[in-house]
Amino acid sequence: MGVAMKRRPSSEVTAAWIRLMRIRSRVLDAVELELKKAGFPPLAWYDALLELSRAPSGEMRPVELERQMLIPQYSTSRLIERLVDEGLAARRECKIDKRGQFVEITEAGRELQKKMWSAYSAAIEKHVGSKLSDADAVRLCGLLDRLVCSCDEAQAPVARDGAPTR
Amino acid sequence: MGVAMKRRPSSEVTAAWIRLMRIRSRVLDAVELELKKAGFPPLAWYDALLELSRAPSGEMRPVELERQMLIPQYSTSRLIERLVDEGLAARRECKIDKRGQFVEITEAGRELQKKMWSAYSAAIEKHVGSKLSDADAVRLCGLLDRLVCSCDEAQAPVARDGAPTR
DNA sequence: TCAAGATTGATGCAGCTGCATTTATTGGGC
DNA sequence: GCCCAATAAATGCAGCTGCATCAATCTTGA
Repeated sequence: MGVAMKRRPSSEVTAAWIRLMRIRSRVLDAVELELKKAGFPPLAWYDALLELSRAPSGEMRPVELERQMLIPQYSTSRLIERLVDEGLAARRECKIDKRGQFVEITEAGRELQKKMWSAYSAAIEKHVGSKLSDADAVRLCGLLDRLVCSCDEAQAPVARDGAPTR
Repeated sequence: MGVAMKRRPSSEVTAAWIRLMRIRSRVLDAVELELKKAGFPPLAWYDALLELSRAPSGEMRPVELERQMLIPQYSTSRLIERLVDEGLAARRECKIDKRGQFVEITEAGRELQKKMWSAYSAAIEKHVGSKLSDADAVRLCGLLDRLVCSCDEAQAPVARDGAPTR
């Protein structure tokens, strides 16, 4: 293979890129604004609480959470710190590996997750669902999924009682 | 109309939402990483330089730039400050309105914009163009555009020698 | 067994963002 | 002309992010 990629993107591709950047911002801003107006914490908290609530006994290793959420290690560390400070999660000792720990969601954490999902899902319906038929949503998914093929080995099948964000 | 939206998003819509959030992050991260590895400043700088370079005589009012880029006022103010510090733009007095000013792109700024577009467009082609046919890109645009109808009155027709990001 | 390297999680620092406020100037109504 | 609201831009502060690094512990291999 040569050193440089000389092909330039077509105007169609460039337009798609611009839309992807712009529209995601608009929609996310709109959704986050609604959650904020309702007095809820940032979406990242929701994502973490959702992951924890789905874990077998409501607890996970930080490393595991980090891999699920696809965010950097220090970011996970500080997110957990905030959740613990707010009483939404608690640290548990990890007996099998003394470097590590377990993080367990609290009852308050589970309640917040559910309340947030109520507002969050309403916002998704308002800003996405009401503008796209299910068939179009499927098409959009398909097109977007093609953009990550052969690069990541993502996971996240679907959501039952909540949707992870990032 | 009633107070609350009771409809919940379908699983198709939720899946589309998740993809939109996730995949945009992946693709943007990949593109930004390439620019960073090539030693370029953040994409926001590119966007500003592109806007300035397209303006009639290479100069704009900060307010105008703000409206074009759809970023908050303070953000524009500080972005301009950094561009000026780096010699990529210069402040000009605004005689007709002494509250305001003009910001003019410098020759160095124009050169940087062009060099960045070279790397940037290669990255778009690599991470988007190579994975989507032009027809699919058009379909993706169409689906995304529906998400902002009746809310924003966006602009940005197409790009000739560069693509704005946000 | 023990040293070298890998892994887990925390943290100091610099830079960026949002929010609120401040300063300067303009324009409109009376 | 004068006062007051609106607009243009800057900035202090708090919080968040990324980067680099650290300390503690685990694992591996000679």
